[in-house]
Amino acid sequence: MLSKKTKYALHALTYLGKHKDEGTVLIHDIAEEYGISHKFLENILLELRKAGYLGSKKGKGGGYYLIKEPKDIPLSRIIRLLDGPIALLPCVSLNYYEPCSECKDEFKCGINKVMVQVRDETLKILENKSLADILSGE
Amino acid sequence: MLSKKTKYALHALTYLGKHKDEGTVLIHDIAEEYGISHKFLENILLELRKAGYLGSKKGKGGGYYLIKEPKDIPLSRIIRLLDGPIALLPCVSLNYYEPCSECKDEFKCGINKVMVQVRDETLKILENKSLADILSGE
DNA sequence: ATAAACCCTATAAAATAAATAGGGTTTATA
DNA sequence: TATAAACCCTATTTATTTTATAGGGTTTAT
Repeated sequence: MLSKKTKYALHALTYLGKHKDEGTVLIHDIAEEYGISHKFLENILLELRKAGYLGSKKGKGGGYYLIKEPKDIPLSRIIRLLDGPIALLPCVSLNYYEPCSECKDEFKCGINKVMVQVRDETLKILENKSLADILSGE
Repeated sequence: MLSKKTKYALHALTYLGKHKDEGTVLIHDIAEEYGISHKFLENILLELRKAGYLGSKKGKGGGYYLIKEPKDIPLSRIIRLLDGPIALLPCVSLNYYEPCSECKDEFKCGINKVMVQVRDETLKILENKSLADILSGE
């Protein structure tokens, strides 16, 4: 399951996508719309901005706005950013690899081999779904 | 990511699959093979037995053994048993459904719609990989 | 009888996720 | 130029979940 952080990030991106022609959007408005803690959401938006998905304007009249096209924001990226690995085991993660301590030889491990396949097929799904798909369903 | 519980369950099932013609297998032997705590593994094997994947024999000379064909043990079942939902959000889980508190109308939620698709495609992958696939990779 | 081995429930420890706190900086505007 | 609005940043606390341990109970071959 996704963490609440990632779920809230998706909600925020959706909201920003729906209001992309209205200039900046306040954290406050997003937080209120979904009943999310203002401060918790603030941290999430900060991460999304640092990762290059959002822009922000400081000071009075400021706020956040999308700086990428919804079609260029795949689920896989958002999940990795906020939740970490998509792979089911550390030993098959492309971005967060770690060996499994109980495994003598990764290349002789049947679990490893199957999980590589699962990872590749799962990734295909998550790379092909983007914020644009979410927006077109609203 | 899978919990260690699920990962250990897969190791145990793999071990039992490899030794299926040798009668019962001791918890101790599996725990030693993978460096897993005996007691932690015991709980896992207990769950697998209660769920109908393993049989056990009590008393001296007892142990565990597979009572299903490896091809009839899909990853999806093991993951659901030990880790819970496969869906990425509670609102799209088939077996562990819960509404999202922040969502006014699930049927108008673009995230929900996309996640239903992700769930179905992911499930297809995990239902089509079984212990047999793991064993053939060892 | 005895020791080996699984059975079962409860609890503790560790790790992670979720939320909160509190002040800092920037900027439009009166 | 004072003010208030709004984002910026780091640290800490709280809650939840995961991982591991504890301790005895029951069954069974020898």
